[in-house]
Amino acid sequence: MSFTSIIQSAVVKSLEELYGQQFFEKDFQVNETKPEFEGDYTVVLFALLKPLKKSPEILGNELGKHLLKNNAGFISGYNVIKAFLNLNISDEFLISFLTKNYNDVCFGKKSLNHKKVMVEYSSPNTNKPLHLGHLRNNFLGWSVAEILKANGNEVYKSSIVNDRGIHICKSMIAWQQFANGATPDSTDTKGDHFVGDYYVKFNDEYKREVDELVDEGKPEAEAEKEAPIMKKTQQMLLEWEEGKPDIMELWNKMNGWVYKGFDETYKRIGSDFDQTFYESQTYILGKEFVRKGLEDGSFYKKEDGSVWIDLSDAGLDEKLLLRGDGTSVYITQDIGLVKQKFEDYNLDESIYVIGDEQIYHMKVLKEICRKLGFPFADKILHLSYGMVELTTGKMKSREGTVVDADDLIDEMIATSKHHTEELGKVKDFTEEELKALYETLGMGAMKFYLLRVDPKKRMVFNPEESIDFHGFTGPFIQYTYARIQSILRKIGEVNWQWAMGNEQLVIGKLLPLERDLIIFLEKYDNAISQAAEELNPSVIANYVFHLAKTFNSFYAEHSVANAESEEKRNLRLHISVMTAIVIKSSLQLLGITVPRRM
RNA sequence: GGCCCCGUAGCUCAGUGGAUAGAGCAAUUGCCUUCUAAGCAAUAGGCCACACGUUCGAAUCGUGUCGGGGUCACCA
Repeated sequence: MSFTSIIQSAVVKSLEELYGQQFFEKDFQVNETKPEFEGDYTVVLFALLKPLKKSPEILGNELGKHLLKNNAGFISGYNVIKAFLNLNISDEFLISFLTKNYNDVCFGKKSLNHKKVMVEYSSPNTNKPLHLGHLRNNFLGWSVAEILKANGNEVYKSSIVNDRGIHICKSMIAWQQFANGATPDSTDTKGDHFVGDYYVKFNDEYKREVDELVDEGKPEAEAEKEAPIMKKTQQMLLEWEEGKPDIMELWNKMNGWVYKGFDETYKRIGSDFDQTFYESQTYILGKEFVRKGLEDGSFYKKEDGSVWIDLSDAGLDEKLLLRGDGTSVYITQDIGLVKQKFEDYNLDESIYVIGDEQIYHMKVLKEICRKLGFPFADKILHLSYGMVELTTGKMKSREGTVVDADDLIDEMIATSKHHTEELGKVKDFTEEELKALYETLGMGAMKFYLLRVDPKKRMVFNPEESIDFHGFTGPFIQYTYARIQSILRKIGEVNWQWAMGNEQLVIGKLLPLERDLIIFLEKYDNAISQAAEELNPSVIANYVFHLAKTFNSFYAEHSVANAESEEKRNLRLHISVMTAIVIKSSLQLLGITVPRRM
C-alpha cells in the first residue's frame, strides 16, 4: 500500500471516529507537501469544512492530533496552516520501508491480472526508410507495451506491414525504368534506403512528365492522370492484384530488400514483435468480410459497384469500403485484421499506436465494429501521438526534409563517442566495451528525448542542435546510475554485501535529503500505475529524472563511503542501492539500458 | 465551413481544482587534494494567449474570441 493511500484510509478512519461521519477517499485530497512548508504529505481540508461545520484551524488540529495518536509508528508530527494539514512520516517507518524493499528488482511492478492486451505499433510502409516520426512511434509502442507488462497485463506486440498498394508499385516501376538491374548489394546501399530512393525517383520523373504535358498545353489535372509513368503504375497494381508472376517476383524481391534493411534498424533501436501482419494478406480477409456484410445488409452497393457503410447517425460520414472495381481501400484491411486479432488472441484490449492524423480513421473503424455488433468495438484503443515537427518546418519525404532514422542514430552514437573521449574517463575500456557504451548512451539520449514529452502533444525537433547529453536527458540519468555503481565499487562488493545483510538499521535522525529520497523512491509504484492508465511513458521519464536529480543533490551533499558513522554509511548504501535499482527499472520501461561506468 | 487537438520563461517541455506556477537548454556567478564536474549550488527570466463565468479557491472546469495544427479522399 502506498504512503498516500495509507494516509487516506487513516484520515477516513479518524474522521469517522472523531465525528461519526463516513467520508471517502475522493472527498479530500492528499498531496505532497510543498518544499517551503514543514511536512511530507498534506491533507487538504477545504472540502471537509462545510460538511463538518468546523473552522480550518480546529479541524486541522483535531484531525492531526487524532492521526498522530492512532498512527504512532507512521506519523511523527503535524502542523496546520490555513486549511492544510501537513503530516510528517516517521523515520522508523521510512527506514522499515527501505529495509524491506531496497533490493527488490521488481519493486513497483504489479502482479499478473490476466488481462490480454495487444499493442500494435511501428507499422511501416515498404517504400521508404524509417524517419524521426517512426522512431517516436516505435519507442512509444515498445515502452507502452513494457509499462503494461509491468502492470501485470499479458502483452503482445504486433505490427502491420503496409506492403501493398499503388505507392509500392511506384518504387517498383521506377526500379524497372531506372535501375538497370542494380541491387542493394551491387550499390552497397541499405535495402530500405535503396528502395526509398526509387520511390523518390518515381516522384521526380512523374513531376517531369506532368510538367512536360502541361507545357504542351494540357490542363494540369489531365496531365496528372495521363503521365505515362502513372499509367504504367496503375497497370502494375492491376497485374499485382491478379497475381501476375513476374510482378509478384519483383514485388517479393524488393520487399525482401526493405525487410532486410528494417530488420537492421529494428535491431538497433530494440523494437521487437510477437506477431507481424502483412496488409497483402489481411486485405483479403477484409474483402471477404465486406462481402459478408453486403449479404446481411450491413453495407450497401452503389450503382458503380462500390460498397459503402452509412455512419451519419454516429456523426460520421458515409464511408467507402470497396472501390467500384473491387479493389480494397485502407479501412478494408483494418476490418479484417481487427476481428482476427481479437479472436486469435482472445484479447481484452487492442491498442493502436498511430499518429493523430488518423483519429478520424480510427473512429470510423470503431464505429463500423459497433454497427456490426462486434463485442470488442469498445476495446479498441487508439493511442494517438502528435507529429514530430522540425524547427525548420514539417518533415516531407518528397522535399527531402526528413530526419532519417539511421542517420540520426549514427549521429547520436558519434556524439556520445565525442563526449566520452572528451571526458576521458573510460580510457581503459576495450574497443568492444566502448562500442557498447556509445550505443547505450546514444540510444539512451535519443529514446529519452522522444519519450519525455506527452505522446499526445506535437513536439519540435531542432536538427541543427544535436540532442543534448546534459540536464533532462537519458545520459544524465545513466550517469547517476554509473555514479552509484562507482560508490559500490569503491566500498567493495564483499563489504557492501555484508553491510546489506545487516538488517539492523539504527539511525539517529534522517537528514532532509535522505528522507526526500526514500519518500520519492516509494512513489515509483504510483508512477508505474499512472503511466499505464494514461498510456504515457513520459510519466516514467519525468519520475526517473526527478529521482536522479534528487540523488545527485544527495550525492553532492553527503558521502556514502566516507559517511560520518557506520550506521549512516549503511543507511546511505541502502538508499543508493535502491535508487540504482529503480533507475535501471524505470529506464528499462523506456527501452534504455544503463552503463556500469561512463 | 463542420468536427478534433494545442496555446505556460527567449527555446524545449512538466504541472489539469489547492499554499508564493516548476524543470532542462541558453545567460550570469560560485564549487573538482575527499564515492565519476555528463554533476552540484545560486542569480536572472511569467498578465499560464485574451475575455467573461462556475467555485471558499482556476494555468487546470464552462462559454466566447484570437492564434497554431490535424481531419472531413474511390491516398495510405
